[in-house]
Amino acid sequence: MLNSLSRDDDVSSLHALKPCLDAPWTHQRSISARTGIPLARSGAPLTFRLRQGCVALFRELSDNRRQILDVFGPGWVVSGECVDLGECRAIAVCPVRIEFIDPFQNRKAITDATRRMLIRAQAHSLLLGRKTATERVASALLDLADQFSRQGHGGRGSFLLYLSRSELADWLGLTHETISRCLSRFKRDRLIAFTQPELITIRDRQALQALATGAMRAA
Amino acid sequence: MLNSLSRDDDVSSLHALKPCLDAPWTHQRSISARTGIPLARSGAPLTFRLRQGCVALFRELSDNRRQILDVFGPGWVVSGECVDLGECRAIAVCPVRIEFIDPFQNRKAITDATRRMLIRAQAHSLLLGRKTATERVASALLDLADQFSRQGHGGRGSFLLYLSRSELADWLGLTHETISRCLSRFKRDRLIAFTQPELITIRDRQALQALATGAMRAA
DNA sequence: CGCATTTTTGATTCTTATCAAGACGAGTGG
DNA sequence: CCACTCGTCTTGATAAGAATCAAAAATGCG
Repeated sequence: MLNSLSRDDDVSSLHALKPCLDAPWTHQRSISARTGIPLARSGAPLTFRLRQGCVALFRELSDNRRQILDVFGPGWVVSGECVDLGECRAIAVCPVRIEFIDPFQNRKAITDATRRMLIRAQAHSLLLGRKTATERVASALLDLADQFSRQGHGGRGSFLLYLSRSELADWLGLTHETISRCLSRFKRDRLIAFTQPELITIRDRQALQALATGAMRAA
Repeated sequence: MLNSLSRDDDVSSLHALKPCLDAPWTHQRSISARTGIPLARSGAPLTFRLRQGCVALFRELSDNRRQILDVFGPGWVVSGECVDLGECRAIAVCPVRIEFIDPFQNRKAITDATRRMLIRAQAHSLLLGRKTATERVASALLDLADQFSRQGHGGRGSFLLYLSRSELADWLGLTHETISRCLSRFKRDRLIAFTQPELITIRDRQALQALATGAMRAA
């Protein structure tokens, strides 16, 4: 399970070029869309900071059922220390820039990220266990808008939905058809707008928020 | 941010009796079944170690939908630091003994518990998002058996299912009727046995494991 | 013992998955 | 430039799985 032959990671080659410097970690890597990102090397967990783009963590079942555990935008620290390395993988959802960091010099960043990931995972459990399809999609849109709209894609309230319908489905525990139907309904009801499928504009954040929290139910 | 006026917690009263000792944290509390356990006091997160019994963390939606996020047995460290204090609550599932601990003297225990909770939450997301009812119940039985069977309830392979059918349902994203039907089928198929509803015996761990991992599907 | 709650089981409904087919867009090669 | 292909997205028809509704049976408690 050791190194060598791993052409999918240029850390080692760069390290070889600059042997034993005290900052072998601070360099960036570009990774193309739909490519895996290593969470460990030789069994040791790796940690990276996401500089640009969008990364998804996921697990799979023996057949082709897949669950995306979380979706990260720029700034997140993602570590193999806080996943089940045997079961969990990371993938670039679009072209990304990441920077592997030294886990020993970044303890606090890692524990902070772990805590935030746990709180997000708990909110997501509520979504997966108890929300309807409509509520799930509304929640996801708000989450992604928060993470990705400040990067100025297409103007105020709009954001690039890096995830495909299928990836959204794997995140929300639904099918891509259900995702598509929900988005179409939101568009018809003027809660959102889109002409291209992956550039979404939030038109009624309040209504989406009400849906997302389950407030639109009889109770 | 300390003590006073909180009558729902006898830490303060004991603290008052033994003022300013250097170990105000190391005493145990008993909490009766179906009672809430505070995760914060005056806005500051609390941390406790579970000595005996079973504790559940949960979140709720505006109507009466509830999602149990995780279920803990003896030994777990549960901290308000790693939940959304505004949304998340803890409850004793049976009579429990807990010990509030000093977060500053137990950093490592808390970060370790946080990491373990995150990994469990990720596995649970896979369960909630992608597993069938049967697979979910099989997974839960194995999880609970691991946490609670070593305490010698009823002999080898048996364990006390502290959770009611409804609580199991709220953990697994199902209804109590579905839980009951799954358990009945498992009993009929000799995967488990029970005469009282809450004392379960695992009769075919292998088969349950195969179900739990989704291996029994066509693929 | 009687009462309240939980559990079990059955009948029916509903939401979402599955299956199917067309629309659309991006890229390719003639 | 256009025909062609491939993948994603959309929409519709149908099916399946779990929820809901309902009512016993079992259990626990005062």
